[in-house]
Amino acid sequence: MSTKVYVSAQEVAEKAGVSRSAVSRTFTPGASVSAETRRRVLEAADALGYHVNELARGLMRNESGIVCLIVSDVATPYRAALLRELTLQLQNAGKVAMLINTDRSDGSVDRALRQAISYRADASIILSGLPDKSIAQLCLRSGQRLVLINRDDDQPGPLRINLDDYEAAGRVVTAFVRAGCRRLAFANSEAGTPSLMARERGFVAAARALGMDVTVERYGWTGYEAGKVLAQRLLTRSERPDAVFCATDLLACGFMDTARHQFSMSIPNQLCVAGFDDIEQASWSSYDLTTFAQPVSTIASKAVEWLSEAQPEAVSNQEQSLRLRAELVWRGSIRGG
Amino acid sequence: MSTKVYVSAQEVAEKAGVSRSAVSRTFTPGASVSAETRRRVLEAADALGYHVNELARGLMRNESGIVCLIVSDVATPYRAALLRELTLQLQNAGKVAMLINTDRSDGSVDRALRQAISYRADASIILSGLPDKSIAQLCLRSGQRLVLINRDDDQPGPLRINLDDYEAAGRVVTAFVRAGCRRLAFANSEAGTPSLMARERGFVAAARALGMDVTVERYGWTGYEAGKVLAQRLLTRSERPDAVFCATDLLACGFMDTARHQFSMSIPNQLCVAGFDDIEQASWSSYDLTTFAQPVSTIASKAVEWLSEAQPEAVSNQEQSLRLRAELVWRGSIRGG
DNA sequence: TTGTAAGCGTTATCAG
DNA sequence: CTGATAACGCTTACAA
Repeated sequence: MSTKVYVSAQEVAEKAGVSRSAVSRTFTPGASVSAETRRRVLEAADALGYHVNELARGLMRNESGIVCLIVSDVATPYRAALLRELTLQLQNAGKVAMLINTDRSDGSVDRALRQAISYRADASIILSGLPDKSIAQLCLRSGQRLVLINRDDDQPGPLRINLDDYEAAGRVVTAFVRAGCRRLAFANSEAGTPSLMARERGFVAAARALGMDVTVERYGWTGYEAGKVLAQRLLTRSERPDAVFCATDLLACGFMDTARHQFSMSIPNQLCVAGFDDIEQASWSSYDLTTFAQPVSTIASKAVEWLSEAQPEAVSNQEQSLRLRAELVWRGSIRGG
Repeated sequence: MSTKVYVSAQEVAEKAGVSRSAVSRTFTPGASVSAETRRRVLEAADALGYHVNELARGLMRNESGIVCLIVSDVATPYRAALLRELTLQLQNAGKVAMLINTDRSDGSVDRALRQAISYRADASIILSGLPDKSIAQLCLRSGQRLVLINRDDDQPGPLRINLDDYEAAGRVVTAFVRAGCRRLAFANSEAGTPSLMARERGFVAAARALGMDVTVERYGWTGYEAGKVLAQRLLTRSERPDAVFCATDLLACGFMDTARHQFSMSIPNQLCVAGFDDIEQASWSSYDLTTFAQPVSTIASKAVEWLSEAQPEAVSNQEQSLRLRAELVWRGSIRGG
């Protein structure tokens, strides 16, 4: 029988010659134990290889320390970066991340939240998709905190963290115009998420305000391949755009590659390009893309901070919404800088 | 008091007019409940928003359903891809992934494993770093399964999944020679992990076998920036290499960008390049990189499969090691194809 | 098939 | 500061 399973506080207590409460207190921050008892407990625990059973602790405290990260497209650069930041900061806050991938099948956000409930997660952070109202309410009623990142949703209760997509998009128009561009285009995916659409609307509106028209093209999913197709479509038009704002850096990469290798266009001389997200590849010298930085670190810290706050009731009644500014990172894909 | 917390099996039992064991059995696959009882329980559970408490269940069954993923550099393309595959397949197997980021601070793999023990994880999959023998043994003794992916380690117990790095590297030499290259170089990071070093050794050995020498350069961490520096160093030598094998795609991307933009070299005409990992960017037309594909899907399925196997004792005694073949993906960065 | 009762490993309460 | 004792929500013999 190799499966001796785990050692319990009971065993540690016996070995240390104290009660099991003493053991418990030794591992509870801020409990009162004499230095001597503590020492003996710690010694016995170490010798036996004891580790507090967080399952049992969570059961008692009704607080598991688990935070669910609900996300699709984990392998995508922006998502992965956000994930890294979140796990790191959660760990710093003494929490542990449970990762739920919602790639396949729809309605899986709801399944993910049920999972979160089952594991009595202290909170769930949703990076993709949107939960059904009823299940979200169930989470909140159960005392679980909810954070929505870049998902527009109006139900009260969750903390919503969003960017100023609309305004940011407007700033690109200014940059393009300053670079002397006149024929603007917007390359979007068909995903139609609120942030993507806000960027489109903001860009179009700002251009209109300056009396300019925008050619809008939408295709596929928000990735490199879609960017190639979008370039194909936009650059074969009778009037080629001389500036294109891609809703996403990944789209921009695909777009630039096609513009250069297939249409032999020079960037930024013949075509100015801007993106959004500031993924790592945007800084690679093949792209050197001017783009908006997602403040991933701030997003993560705001989320974790809010989760760690004490006041549960006070908070849940007022509207909790954070609007973060996306900073433009100037690189070489727009003339002038 | 908004925190009504969670609804328990007790409450469901009362509402359904049955015992709490009946409720338990209804949610235990393969337990004997009459259709009628089941119906009433399910109805009550649904009305109340009941979800089995996995913490309590795990406590009883001594099986939490949690699998820890211990990983650093999560945002890196290859790691992120592996992560996606693992979470997906774990979920399919009815497990849930707990993500532990070991980016900061050393010895954090050990901390991560302690975490895994605390949450009574059924298994831990280690993608980065190596655990201390003693803590690894503690995991195994506690009945926790351990999987090491691409980490060479010889302690018995864990399942080790590795690639044929050494042999694969040899195949690159053949490809380079066939392309007419004569001055071979190997660009490595200073990380010195077993897989990285195996690629280096395999490449050098295969070249030697053909009577060729290899210029080896090592620098920094396994990322894009290091690739740039390596190019800087290798391409300013008196005798420029005409073929370089980069230990990693990320290194290769940095290398290619510098070779082209700073040294105005044409790939593959003046310089052939190969990489390893087959990250998404390798297929982007700016790189079009010939590289070895990490069989992430196979890695994940082998790992999950092994975790889900029944026989715990039989397995833990015999050497468990899997050697997977890295397939060469031919693209345009080597002449000839 | 069903209910009763005994745990699982903790923490919290309350005397001492 | 310490040690009993009662929960926490669940599963699982065991008996009915």
